[in-house]
Amino acid sequence: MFLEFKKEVERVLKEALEKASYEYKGVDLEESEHADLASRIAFSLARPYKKSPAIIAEDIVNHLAIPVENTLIADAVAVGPYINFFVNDSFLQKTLQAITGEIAPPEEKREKIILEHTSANPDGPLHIGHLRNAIIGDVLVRVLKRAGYEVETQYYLNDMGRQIAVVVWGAERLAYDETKKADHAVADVYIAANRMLEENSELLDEVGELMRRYEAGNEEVVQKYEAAVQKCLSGIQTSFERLNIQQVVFVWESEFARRGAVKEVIEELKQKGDIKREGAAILLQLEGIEKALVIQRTDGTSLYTTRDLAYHRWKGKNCDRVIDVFGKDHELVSQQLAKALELLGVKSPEFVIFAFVSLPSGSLSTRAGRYISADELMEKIEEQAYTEVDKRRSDLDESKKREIARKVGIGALRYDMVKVSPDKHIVFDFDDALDIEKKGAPFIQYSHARAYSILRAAEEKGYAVSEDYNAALLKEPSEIELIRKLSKLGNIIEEASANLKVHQVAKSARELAETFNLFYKDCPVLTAEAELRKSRLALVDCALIGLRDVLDVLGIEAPDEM
RNA sequence: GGGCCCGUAGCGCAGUAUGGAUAGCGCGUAGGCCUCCUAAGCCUGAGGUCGUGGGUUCAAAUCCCACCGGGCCCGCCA
Repeated sequence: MFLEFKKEVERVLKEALEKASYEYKGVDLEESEHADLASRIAFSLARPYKKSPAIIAEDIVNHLAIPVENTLIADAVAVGPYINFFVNDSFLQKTLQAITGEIAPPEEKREKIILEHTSANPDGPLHIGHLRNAIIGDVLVRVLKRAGYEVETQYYLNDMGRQIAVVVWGAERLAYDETKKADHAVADVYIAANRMLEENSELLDEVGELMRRYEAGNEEVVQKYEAAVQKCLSGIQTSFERLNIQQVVFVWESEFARRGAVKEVIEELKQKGDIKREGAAILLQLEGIEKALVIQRTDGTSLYTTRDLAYHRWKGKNCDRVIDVFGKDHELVSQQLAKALELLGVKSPEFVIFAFVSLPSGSLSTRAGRYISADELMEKIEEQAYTEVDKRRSDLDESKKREIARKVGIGALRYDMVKVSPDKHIVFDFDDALDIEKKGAPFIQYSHARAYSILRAAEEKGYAVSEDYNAALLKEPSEIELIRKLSKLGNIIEEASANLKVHQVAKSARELAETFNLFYKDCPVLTAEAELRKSRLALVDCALIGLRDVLDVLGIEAPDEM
């Protein structure tokens, strides 16, 4: 509803500006603590018209014609240089009526987007760095879908790199520990194999031999590669499910190699690009990037970046927008990718780059075994959540407590990852991550549980939520504030999808919960007089829907009690 | 050395795209609130040279320049 209000304010303001004969560029509207919407336009008119901003603001307000009926605006006043607009009762009423299910049901279909996230190498379990990628990506997918886009989520599976050769080589000497989760068993072998190779460098030839046989299409080797990748992948999928990551399509890198797409890309770049040769190696000089990009090795084999190029060319041809969620370490690669795609005449991706997650002891490395796995973290955080639930709700049975602990634990983890701007480098501290009592997600989930409990109690007393209520009775500041916040949910999705900034959604979710808590404290529902009770019940119902929905955008489950 | 990013209260952050109303929030800290729908809540304090120095502007955390501190990256790894 807020968007409609904003549009009307814009229209009315423009009419007034014309009537008062001001020439203007924009109407300069902002959300404000002093009003529902405020305009700063008087500042920019002050210089050309040689009058003080306050006088201009006053003048504009005098020319304002707020419609008498069928309007969302209650009033507009000049406060110094600012013009403050306020919503009316019908705005509040319409906001509540409009909340029936999901945020801003997308009326028109927008473009198709292929969004890539995580794409971790299948040489071990997801670690906390991948977690940041996966969760930012997943929330972005949810936001874009709500904004009306058709989104396909892809995970690019690097199934032909050197690290898979090392896993295959290692698996021939060391057995997988079948008692372990598959991806962890793969990591054990990978780490042990790397150690053996470090200690005994002549063994490296054997890995090289494996790689040559793979490239040559040796069936036995190809099959071993696939088996290793598949094994690891099954473990990663399990982690995704536990994390509540929405469905992703795994795209196998080797597909593109087999289809000949990589060769096509090299040929095309040779024709269109600024090519340098060093022996059999082929280098591509890209405009504005100092370092040339190697697109073919001296031994004639392809590189990751070239294969990635083939993949991106395919993506670009199969959708309207390509979005990649990449780590900061891939920033240069992403620029090269974009330039090379430009050469190929394919649309370039939009990048969401997030800064690194490191441990107090330094950077993460799967190869060195220096990482904290997503599974370990989920395990511990759910356990921590369980002790918190148990502390408060010893009345609940075991399975219920476990269920709440799972929702709270995973929720806290997801919120933690998404609440910070992707630009910020994170030093992961285990104790801090586990300190979920005061964390964002449980706070929001708790508000939801409180709303639910009011409705549950109301039902027991025979007070049904009905459409038949008088919104005009909701006059308490905390009631109005809650409705205002609810009215902005659609706007929040719209902005987050336009900016590809998911941490703003996390912040808004928290603010909505905060506002609900104030209402909860100030406005008794069940003991209120009958008509007011009906209105408040309707408001609680709307808040419940809003809270659940905004949590869902964050991929966080909403417990009915906690 | 070069490119990109970060620097805001003891700690962790929002605000910077589009400069404007007393710079917000969480944790921690000092204190207060459960005869009343769940206290994982609410309220009141203390705590700030917005890294430093210049510049632009009526107005700078926000824009420009330089510097300091930290991170990531810099041709045949992925």
